[in-house]
Amino acid sequence: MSKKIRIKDIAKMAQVSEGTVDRVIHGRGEVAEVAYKKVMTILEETGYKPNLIARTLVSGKSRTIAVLIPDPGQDEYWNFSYQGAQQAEKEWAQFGIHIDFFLFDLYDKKSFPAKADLALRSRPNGILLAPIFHEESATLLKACHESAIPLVLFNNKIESNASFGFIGQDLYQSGRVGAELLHSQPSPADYAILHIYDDIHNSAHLAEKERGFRDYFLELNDNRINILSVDLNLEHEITLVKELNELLSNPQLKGLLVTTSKGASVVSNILDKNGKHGLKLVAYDLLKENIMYLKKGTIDFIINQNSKRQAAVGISQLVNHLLFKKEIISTHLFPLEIITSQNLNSYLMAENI
Amino acid sequence: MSKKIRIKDIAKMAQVSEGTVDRVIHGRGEVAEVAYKKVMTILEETGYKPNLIARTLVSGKSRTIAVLIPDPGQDEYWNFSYQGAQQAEKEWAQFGIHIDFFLFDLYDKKSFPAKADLALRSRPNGILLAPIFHEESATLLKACHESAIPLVLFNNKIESNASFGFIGQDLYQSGRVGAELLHSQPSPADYAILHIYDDIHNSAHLAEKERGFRDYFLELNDNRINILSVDLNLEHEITLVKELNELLSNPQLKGLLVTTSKGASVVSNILDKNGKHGLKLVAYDLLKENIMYLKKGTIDFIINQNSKRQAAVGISQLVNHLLFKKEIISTHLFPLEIITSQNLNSYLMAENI
DNA sequence: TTGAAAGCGCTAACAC
DNA sequence: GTGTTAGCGCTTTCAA
Repeated sequence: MSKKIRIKDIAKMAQVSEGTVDRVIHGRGEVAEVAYKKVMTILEETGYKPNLIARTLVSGKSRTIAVLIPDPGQDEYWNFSYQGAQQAEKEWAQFGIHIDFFLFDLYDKKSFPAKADLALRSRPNGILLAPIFHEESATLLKACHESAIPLVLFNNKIESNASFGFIGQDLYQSGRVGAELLHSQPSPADYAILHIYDDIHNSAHLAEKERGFRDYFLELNDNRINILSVDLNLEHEITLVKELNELLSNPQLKGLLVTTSKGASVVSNILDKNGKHGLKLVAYDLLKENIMYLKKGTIDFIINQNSKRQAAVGISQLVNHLLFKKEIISTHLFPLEIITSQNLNSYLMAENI
Repeated sequence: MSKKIRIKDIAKMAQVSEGTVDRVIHGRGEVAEVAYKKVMTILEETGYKPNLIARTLVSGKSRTIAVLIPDPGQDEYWNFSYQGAQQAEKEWAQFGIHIDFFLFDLYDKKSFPAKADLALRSRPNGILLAPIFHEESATLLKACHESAIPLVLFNNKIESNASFGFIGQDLYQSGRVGAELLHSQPSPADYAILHIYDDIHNSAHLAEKERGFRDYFLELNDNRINILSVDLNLEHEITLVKELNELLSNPQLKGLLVTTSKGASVVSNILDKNGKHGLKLVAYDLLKENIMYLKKGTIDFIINQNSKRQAAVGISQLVNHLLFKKEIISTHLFPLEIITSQNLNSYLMAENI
């Protein structure tokens, strides 16, 4: 077995110095035509692969990644992302990776540009962004593109001609999964999709889920199945409860998909008091309350978006790019994890490894 | 911000040489009490973290991991493990990691010791083992223990006082998940657990699943629920089909868990011809046929053991141990993934990243 | 246009 | 016991 060939070996074979080989490899000119060709040929013949460890060591400055996400203190869901990024930082600290967090206000679009600006000014080697504010994020994307700062988005995608990596889930398909999980009862039946939000910026996000949800049932071609869609605002508690009670008192209602992670607990709370009567409930994400209601049986299934791992994978992608020159995968779709009371623990345990 | 402290810095602070610091860090003795304490204190005070890049570079010999699994050509399931290991090898190749495969005959216990011996003789730096032959594997465990070769088992666990890492799933809980997924219909109802094997060595494996399956229903405390358990041998096709037809003709049968990955297609085939009549079917693993029947709707849920990732994670653990001195996690339980026709694709895509 | 040489941070062999 | 030093493979500077 031939062992790994080094620059030194190439140099010897081409009868030039290591310096010349290096210049050829990096195409930074200053090399005579003949020498260039000779080295090039040998490089290809031998299939030379640089030792990335050595390469990284020599250019061993520490690299910084800026993470732009909502304040984790404001929201349990975003706290997962925060944890994921922190976990990744720990993992990569040994490789000289450092993370700077730029936390913006989830409920205040205007807080974003300032933070984005700060992040840019810190001249990071890479950026991980949760682009929940579309227009505001677009500006940042452009800036990254111009400064050639590698960028990874996660959780939601936004349209842009700038290049970046994306990590998230197929929301349309996610809606279909929700529909499928509910569709256990014989028709006639009503199925509802419920958007309970406390902000409005992710309406596109929710619309995608709804599209999947509707399509699934449409394709069944069963006109005794009826789809309801309800939008409610978490902050208007009185109308919220009233409308929910009305919805839930429909005896035909056999299944309910709550598209926002926070919304499910409100519904569960009511069902818990008034009884479920065979209604199936599907929620999103492993928030504490959702877990509680899943264990209790009020929630039947949870679709897990795993924002913790999304963030961690985002960091890993950036690091692998910065350190090891690996390409950033343009779209990395996460599996649509289905959580039940019986496999819940296996997920909770696996998350902490 | 203080930049990273190096061994050199520590040495200066402790007024000793770099060599001494290194000796302290690696606890390989030959250091005076006073010097040891002094260095130790500074190490802790400064929170020194070695530069793994440099460490990896210097000990840059290639390391070999021996992978002992059944011949991937014999079995689709084991082919996943093979792929997982290969994928991991690619990922770690840059770090000088090499994998040697030692493939044994899945249907011939006696093929194992010879392969195990070969593996040992190759003096690998670590071993990844699928210990499907219990007694035969025990011998290998002992040998590894004596030669201090790091060892990771995956897929099944075996009892031994040798130390090793284990990667797999909680089979008991897996049986419970299967039960839960079937338990959608009102009682009275029969639920069956079906073991269709073509070899006998993993009976303990299957018994665990059955225990979970039974416990789930027992805890419901519903005496109108009846549990059936059937063992069948894939090779006796005539009795197999006869017994299956008998089982499936039971009108009370509402759910069926097939515990072996290969078994489900036989059942699906029959159901496909004769009709399902509301029977729910849960299978294991993303074999081609299982995927087909899942898409068709014959199989309702698949519990995924993800042996591809199990193998990949096993390799990663060994590499992290060899290269970065990370401890091998003694038990790494994988999530019990639930696959349906709607989230199937998201899993298939995620696997190939 | 090229070669020689000095490191990056860490390890291990060797000399004192 | 302890210090010194020669690398690991690659990059980059500097002199030729």
